[in-house]
Amino acid sequence: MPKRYWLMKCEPAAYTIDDLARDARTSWEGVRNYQARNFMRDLMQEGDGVLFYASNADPSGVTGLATIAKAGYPDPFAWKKGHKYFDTAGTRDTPAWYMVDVGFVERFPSTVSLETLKATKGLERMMVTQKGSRLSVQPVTKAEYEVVRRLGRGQVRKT
DNA sequence: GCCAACGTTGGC
DNA sequence: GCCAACGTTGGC
Repeated sequence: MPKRYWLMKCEPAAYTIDDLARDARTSWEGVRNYQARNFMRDLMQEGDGVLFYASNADPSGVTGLATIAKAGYPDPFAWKKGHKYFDTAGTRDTPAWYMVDVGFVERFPSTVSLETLKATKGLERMMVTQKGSRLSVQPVTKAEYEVVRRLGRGQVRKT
């Protein structure tokens, strides 16, 4: 399968790019949306590129780069009764929810804000720049990924 | 903290 | 299978 590119959202209160830099690698459990599940279960492959997006942040935006360190596998928290990620859909034998592992690549010197993304040529069709885009795992094109990477490294003037 | 946009649930 | 009610996301 060819290398794909993704945007993955996380609230800073839960996990940040600095946390990922410290841990080098983390598991991405707890996604409970079928569209996002399908991406993780069916399409994400080790080595895929990830834009790490901080949501509900000040400002919200892409804070760095990551990579898929392990392709989709069943999320065991889904069948842990009492756990905040417990869900009645699926069972241990027929898992409903999947997760991936994510590895650290780089932290941007400063956040590429949503405002900047919206104002940057080439990112007009990016899912995260669309109104009401709530999906926490989104596909991005290679071209979009490269534009955001250059923005993050300060290699292009913002807006 | 507000609230619009969205996904899910459940009555019918 | 429709759709209103509800809960959640996430920008602001």
